[in-house]
Amino acid sequence: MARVSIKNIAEKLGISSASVSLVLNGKGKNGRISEELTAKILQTAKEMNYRPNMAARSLKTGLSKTIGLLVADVSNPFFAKLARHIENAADKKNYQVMFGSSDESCVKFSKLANLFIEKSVDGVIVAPTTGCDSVIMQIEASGIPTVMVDRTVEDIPVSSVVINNYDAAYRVATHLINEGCRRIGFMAYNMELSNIKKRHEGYLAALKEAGLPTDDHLVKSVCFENFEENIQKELDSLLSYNVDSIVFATNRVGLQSLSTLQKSNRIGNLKFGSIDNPDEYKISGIPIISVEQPIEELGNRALELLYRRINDPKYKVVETVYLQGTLVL
Amino acid sequence: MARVSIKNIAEKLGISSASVSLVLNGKGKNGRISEELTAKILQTAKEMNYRPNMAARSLKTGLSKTIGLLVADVSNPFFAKLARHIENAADKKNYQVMFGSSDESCVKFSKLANLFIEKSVDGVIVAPTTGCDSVIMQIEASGIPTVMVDRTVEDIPVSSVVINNYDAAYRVATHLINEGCRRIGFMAYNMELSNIKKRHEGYLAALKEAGLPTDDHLVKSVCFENFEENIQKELDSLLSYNVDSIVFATNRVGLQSLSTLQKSNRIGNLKFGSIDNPDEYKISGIPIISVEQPIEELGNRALELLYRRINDPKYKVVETVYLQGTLVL
DNA sequence: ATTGTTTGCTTAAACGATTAATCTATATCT
DNA sequence: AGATATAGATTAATCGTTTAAGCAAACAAT
Repeated sequence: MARVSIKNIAEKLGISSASVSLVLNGKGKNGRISEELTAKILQTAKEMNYRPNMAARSLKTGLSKTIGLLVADVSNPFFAKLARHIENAADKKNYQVMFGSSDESCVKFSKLANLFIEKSVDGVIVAPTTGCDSVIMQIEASGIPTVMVDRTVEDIPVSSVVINNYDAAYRVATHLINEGCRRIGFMAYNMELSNIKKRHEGYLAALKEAGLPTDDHLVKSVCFENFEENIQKELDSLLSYNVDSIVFATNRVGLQSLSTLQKSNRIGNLKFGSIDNPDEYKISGIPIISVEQPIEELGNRALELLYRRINDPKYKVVETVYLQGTLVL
Repeated sequence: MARVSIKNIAEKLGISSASVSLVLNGKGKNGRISEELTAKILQTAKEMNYRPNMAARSLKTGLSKTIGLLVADVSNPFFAKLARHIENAADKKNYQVMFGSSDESCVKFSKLANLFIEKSVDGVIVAPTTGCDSVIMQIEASGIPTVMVDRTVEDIPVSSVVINNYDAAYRVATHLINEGCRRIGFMAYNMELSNIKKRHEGYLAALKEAGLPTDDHLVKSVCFENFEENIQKELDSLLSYNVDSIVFATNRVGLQSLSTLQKSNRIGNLKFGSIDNPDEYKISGIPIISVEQPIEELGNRALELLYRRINDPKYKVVETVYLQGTLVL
């Protein structure tokens, strides 16, 4: 059952392995291999069920045809979809994807990044975690192009693809205001993440523009650990401050909050807004004003930027691509 | 920025690369390297920021410390969670995971399988698609241990980890019957998949045991393409046959059906049952009798079986592990 | 003194593929 | 005929690690 190598083919045909390699790589023309031999090699390779050994090729060429995807949690519906779209886009360019979940931990992020480096991925797409700037720079420093997605880190020279988070939150909050809401809560987690920060700013801007007072008590940042309990606590607090509506900064916060509220039957007349619009919302029956993220485009554009850099090492343009979300419901 | 190799370390220290390799692999004791040299090598490696080149190691040892995960669609919440749990379990054993989505297409399945082989993954976990038996055998034939998860193919000698699908469907249907349902619809997709087949059988058994007639018109198999439209069509048909309840064979069928019914306001007094209990259900407000799958255990057990085979090539036991789902609500 | 055993390190081949450089035979040109 | 070009292949080095086998010095046993 041992795998067939180029050498095996060469031996069987009584020729040199160089010829086999050239033909199998379609370089027969430059390498000037006759048509007869080309045909013979091709056929024998098929007969013997030859499959290239990527490890060997990768060692020699430095290319693995693999990219790394480093997100907070692949099981989160947003990242799961993102992963899928990136998979599709990568597949079209003949790349496969390896993934890792950081759980928003910088230590884990760094560990996974290092593994990607060791495995010589040709590029990585990351959703940066707080404090991982230096890790991203390390990846770049070892010669691996990197693109950030969903979130960005402003002070490092690395491209990213994100939605216009400020605008998204602004629109959601404004919409709630137009529907008569006056005390709008904001629930996020980890205010240090660029996307969340922007969403917070957008929310504040909407209030300000409408002449509504901002109140720090209405802005909650839920700790990542003991998520369920903490959501409960922050919701209790928000309700005690008499909010008439809540904007959720992410799907995870939104889903957990809604589920908690529903269990204790406290949905009442509350109105909701959310950034990101997971399928769960559609089925919940609860009307939620949300901004749907163009996840497919996020993935496609990220891969595009990455591909460009991988295949043109001289290309060093750093850009931040902003995509527009769509207001739903 | 070029990566540091073992050779670089050896040169810097004026020693042979063999010593460096031995020490870096913790084989200094057997290889009999002195403590002083060991310390010096370790320190220099750290100083020079050495990172092993997996391609080279993989070429030499035949091990890539990577496993392949081949499911129908990573963005499906069930598979997304499964992927995450497998990632966690793999990480504990120092493996990384590469994934691929077959979209239930045997051709794609085969393509991805071949890529996994070329990349020399140490093992693969697959959710088999109809007709992929031979592909799985090919993977095994190229020396890569394989484990099936979620679904099984009975006539090939490959281990699998699945839930007791028959029992799950039986319990859900029986529960509906106990609640007074008499005309229970069954919606599935692709009746050829082992898990769906079993679920169908369990559903039929429950009806039979309760003395209810079975009616082929109440059993629908939704085509994978144009999913949304087909769901609509089959639902129309089911309702025209006056079902008082529906059992969904998978989360995908369930979610799409519920969303369609809700849009057209036809939930009414219908009762629902489902295999698999995605988060969406919890938030939907619609009561659904579902069987929650022990996804984490599915992942853990699958990885366990795989790990055993990877690390003990002589171990050839083929087993099918059945896990029990839990009835919810 | 001779032989045997450890200890500590090195040599060198191998894994499978790629590719620049080289070689040989034939064809083309003057 | 002699020089040159071209087509069609091969040689051999290389990528970074691993590891069986080898070697030399130090020590121990007879």
